[in-house]
Order: sequence, then C-alpha cells, then structure tokens
Amino acid sequence: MFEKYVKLLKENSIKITPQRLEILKYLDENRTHPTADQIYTGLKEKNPSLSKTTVYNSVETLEEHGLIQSLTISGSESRYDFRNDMHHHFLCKKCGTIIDIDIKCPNIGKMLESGHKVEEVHGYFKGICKDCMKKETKQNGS
Amino acid sequence: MFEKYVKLLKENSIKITPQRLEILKYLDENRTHPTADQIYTGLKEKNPSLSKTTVYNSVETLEEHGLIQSLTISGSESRYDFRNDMHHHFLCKKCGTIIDIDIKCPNIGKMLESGHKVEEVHGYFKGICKDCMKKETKQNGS
DNA sequence: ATGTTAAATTGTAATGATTACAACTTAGAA
DNA sequence: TTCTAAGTTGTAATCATTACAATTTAACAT
Repeated sequence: MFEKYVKLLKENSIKITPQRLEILKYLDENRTHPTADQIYTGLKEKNPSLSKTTVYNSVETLEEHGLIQSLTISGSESRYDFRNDMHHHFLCKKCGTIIDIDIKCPNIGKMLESGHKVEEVHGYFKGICKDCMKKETKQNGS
Repeated sequence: MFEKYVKLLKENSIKITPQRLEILKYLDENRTHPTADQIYTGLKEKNPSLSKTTVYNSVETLEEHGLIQSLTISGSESRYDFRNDMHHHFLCKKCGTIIDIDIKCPNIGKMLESGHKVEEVHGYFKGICKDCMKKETKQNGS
C-alpha cells in the first residue's frame, strides 16, 4: 500500500510518518495540483487527527528534498505537484483547472551562461482551456 | 511630467486620475517589480491621501488593459512590472531581487496547436543570482 | 462655466492563506 | 526498552488581498 512512499522517503533520508505517507499518496493519486487545504480536506475524513499545519509542514519538507514541486501559478494559493520532472503548466481562467504541459524549457542553456545559478524552472501559461473553448463556441452557436 | 502616462491611459480608454498617473510613473521609474505595498509606501509621502485599496484597484485596472504585468513568482505576494512585452524573470532566493530575462518562449508554437487559448506566458527561474554567487565564492575563499 | 452621473478613491472591516508557537507525541537510534 | 531530536497538533497571530459603504471626482452634456 505505502511501500512506494516509504521507499521514496527512505531514499531521501526523510523520517517516515503516517502523515507524510498519506500526503505523498494523496498527491500521487490526485494529479490535480491540489492546494494545502484540498489535501487536508481530502485526508481529514480518514485521518481525523490530521492538522492543517502538518500538511503545510509536510509539503515544505517534501519540496525541500525535491520529492514534489510547488506552483505559484494561481497567485492566491500554492499548489502541489507529485511530479518533480521538468514540465510546464496551463491554468484555465474559466474553470480553474491546471493542466500539465509536457515541454522542456529550451532556454536553460542561455540561463546557464548568464552567471545565475538556476535551481528551479517554472513555465506558466494562462488562458482558456480546450474544453472551455468548445463550450464557448457551442453557446455562441458559431 | 505625466504626459507619457496620460497618453498611455487615453490610448486605452482608461479614465485619467492623479493616482493612476502616479502609480504608472512609479512603476516606470522603479523597474524592481515592486509589491502593492512598496508602491503604496513609495508614493504615500508625496501623496498622503493615497489609499492602499487604490493601489490594488489601479494595478488591477492597468493589468486588465494590458498596460502592466503582474508576477506571482515569489508566491507570497504579487509583483508588478511596467514592461508588458514578453520576457521572463529570475528570482534570487538569497537577496530577493527579481531580474528581467530577455528571452521569448519558443514553446508558444506548440501551445497554439494544443487547442488551449493562451493569453499569458510566464517564465520564472529561481536560484542564486550572479552577484550573490560572487559573494559566496569570496566568503568560501575558493 | 456648471451640473450631472457613473466611476474612482478612501478608510475600515472582513477574509483567506500561511506561519509562529508551545504542548504533546513519536520515529528511529543506542 | 529508553532516550531524544524531530514531528504533530491546535490555537493564535500575521500578512496580503478583497468587500463594502461613504465620499469625491473625471468627463461629458448643457
């Protein structure tokens, strides 16, 4: 059940706690880029003793060790992504969905030459997603 | 003094107010990607009646009309950029500076084919800036 | 110039995400 | 099994942002 996450934590010398395992599992199974509050609400029922502070602490630890990624695409709250490989994101301003965009940044070469030490790369696109576009054209009858 | 900004507002059919002119001028002259609070503090002394709500309202209006850009690179607060052309940003985790990176996103072509309607593109790099790197190597004596 | 009105500004209060903190609990090493 | 540093919890504080109602004003028509 949790072997996968136990392994991940062990490999990164992070102390194993039931809360961290639950949070990792939740993020792995919910690739919707949830907020801390959504993680908390999603786990609270089956883990009544869970505290929201623990969610914040845990995602911070997991991010520091590179196990997960945090996104600031929405502006108002952080979102968390189980994927830690480089990819970009698209935020639909209409339905709020955040979609993974599987492209790598071709500018990294230039950045490495700049003299700055680059540790994170975030590519955020914002607009109206494919599905909402379809709905719009249907409504307009055009 | 303010002709440039009067022109900008007129061209975009935005009602001209002293507050909006001051805020635009501040952003033009302070290309440090200031927060709403920094704009407010920077202008408050010479404009004692200025309200922080007005700063928030104004930057929102200016952004909606495409005159300025807002950045969510830091996560905890929005930052505002007088430049509205496409460019990327680098946030130094050590000194907090946000540096303009003059590269365009070569992925836009792919995005246009994706079916999503792209209205905004944000490229955020995070790490340690050139200056802080120099200081670090000096300290280490290496 | 003056009057009119919708829009903008202001100050304060509310909200919402996140952090600080102190008491309690627990994972993992000895 | 014991010990201790680290993790968890709940509550209270903080900080950015938004809501709102009263006042003021930009811009247009007269």
